[in-house]
Amino acid sequence: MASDQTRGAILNAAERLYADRGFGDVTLRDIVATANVNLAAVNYHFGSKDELIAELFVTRSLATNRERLNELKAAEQAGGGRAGIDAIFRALVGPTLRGCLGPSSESSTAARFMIRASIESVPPIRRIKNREVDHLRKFAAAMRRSLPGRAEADLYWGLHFALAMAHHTIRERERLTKLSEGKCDLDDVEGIIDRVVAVSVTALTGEKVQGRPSGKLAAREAH
Amino acid sequence: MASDQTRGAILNAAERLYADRGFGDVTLRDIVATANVNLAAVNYHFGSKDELIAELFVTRSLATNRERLNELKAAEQAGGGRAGIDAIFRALVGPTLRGCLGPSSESSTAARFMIRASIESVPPIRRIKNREVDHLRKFAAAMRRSLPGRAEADLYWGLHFALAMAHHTIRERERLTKLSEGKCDLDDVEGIIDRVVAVSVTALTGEKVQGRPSGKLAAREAH
DNA sequence: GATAGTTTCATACAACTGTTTGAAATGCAA
DNA sequence: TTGCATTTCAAACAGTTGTATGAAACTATC
Repeated sequence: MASDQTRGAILNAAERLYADRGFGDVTLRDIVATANVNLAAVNYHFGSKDELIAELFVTRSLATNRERLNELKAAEQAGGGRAGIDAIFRALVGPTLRGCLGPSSESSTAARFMIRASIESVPPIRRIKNREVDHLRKFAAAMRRSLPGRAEADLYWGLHFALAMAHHTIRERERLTKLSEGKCDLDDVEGIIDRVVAVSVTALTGEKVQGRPSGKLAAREAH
Repeated sequence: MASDQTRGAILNAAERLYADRGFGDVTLRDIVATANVNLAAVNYHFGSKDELIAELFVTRSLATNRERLNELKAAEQAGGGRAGIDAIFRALVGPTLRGCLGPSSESSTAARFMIRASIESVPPIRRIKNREVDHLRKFAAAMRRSLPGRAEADLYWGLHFALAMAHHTIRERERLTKLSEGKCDLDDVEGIIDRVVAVSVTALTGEKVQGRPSGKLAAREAH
């Protein structure tokens, strides 16, 4: 079908433009000009501008969620049904940080698009994010299994803070680089993941965590 | 001067409308209708819509920054020029959280406006935020004085994570309430501040912190 | 009370927005 | 080839937006 070609061209052009210039100043006319298709094609194939944005975001969002759940399941199977709290946090923040930070974030439009979606906040995306709670509940459940003694509220705060550090790092990447005058290496994604996981675990258990065996933090902590 | 009256009416109406409905769908015509002034008054008194938004944000932002620095100075004086790291974090996140969370956040339009400014991200506000780095440097300097042995990068990451937790809590307040089914009490501002400070300190020093003497966390930790 | 400066007002402007329309082109099955 | 459905296209639509204009109303000074 030739229709899929047009659909795809629109999706590609839209993702690239939104990634580059943000949602605020990209019009349908910009998109169709980049995609070399007719103006009416957007409404024909997607119904409306908002539905186009929603489809872009849902696609990328589902992919990340899948990765997260895969990592979580792998960790739980390795631990015989109960994953370590550090592995749970790692599954939660790893995929997002790997996707939006690091060298790929310059090249991949998908990554840059997700960063935009994280910084700006347009109605169609906000609506989708509000339904994302179910996904987080699975992580809350895993945390409950991992730390059965903990108060529920503590677990939710731990989950919340882990996401806070991950998302804020993505959002404020530039500012942190400027503030620290380059002393914080935003390209060392795995190091950042180690940091976020370590802080999250320490916040919850009060114990210092070793991080992954190969992690830079682990090496540093061990002197 | 009657001009100040008009100016003030515009500022009030704009702040309220932006707080209630967000920046996305509030037009100048909405503002002047609420303020009972003429459409041209906005451009006459402020130059443009963006400058109106900027003035609103700068006013509130400066107020918060003043509070933060006051708390920081008080803490440093009390410690003879060197504040405890917990007091530094408290000065950093306390004013923001107190301003945007808690009972006042329902009533005060100023608080609701700042929450909006934190969630949505319009160009005039983004421009101002980018210049806010100088203010954070003062906190970085205080941290250096408080923990002279620490690596610079660790301090910046600590600062960054503290802000992350504070801002994310403000931004995702609703979602956390829904996710935790009310188990996380978002109205207990001082308890939240204790939590953020405790996690921030632990992340940096690896030691559990007691929080304020009167803090709920402190009481809980002590059994 | 005339004058100069400030502030208000109704109105128009010019541009841009997402969406719709109905006809033309295309693809595909019989 | 005929017929039907899908897809493209140019054009227009209807509405909104922030801003500019020039006259009118006001205020305070001399």
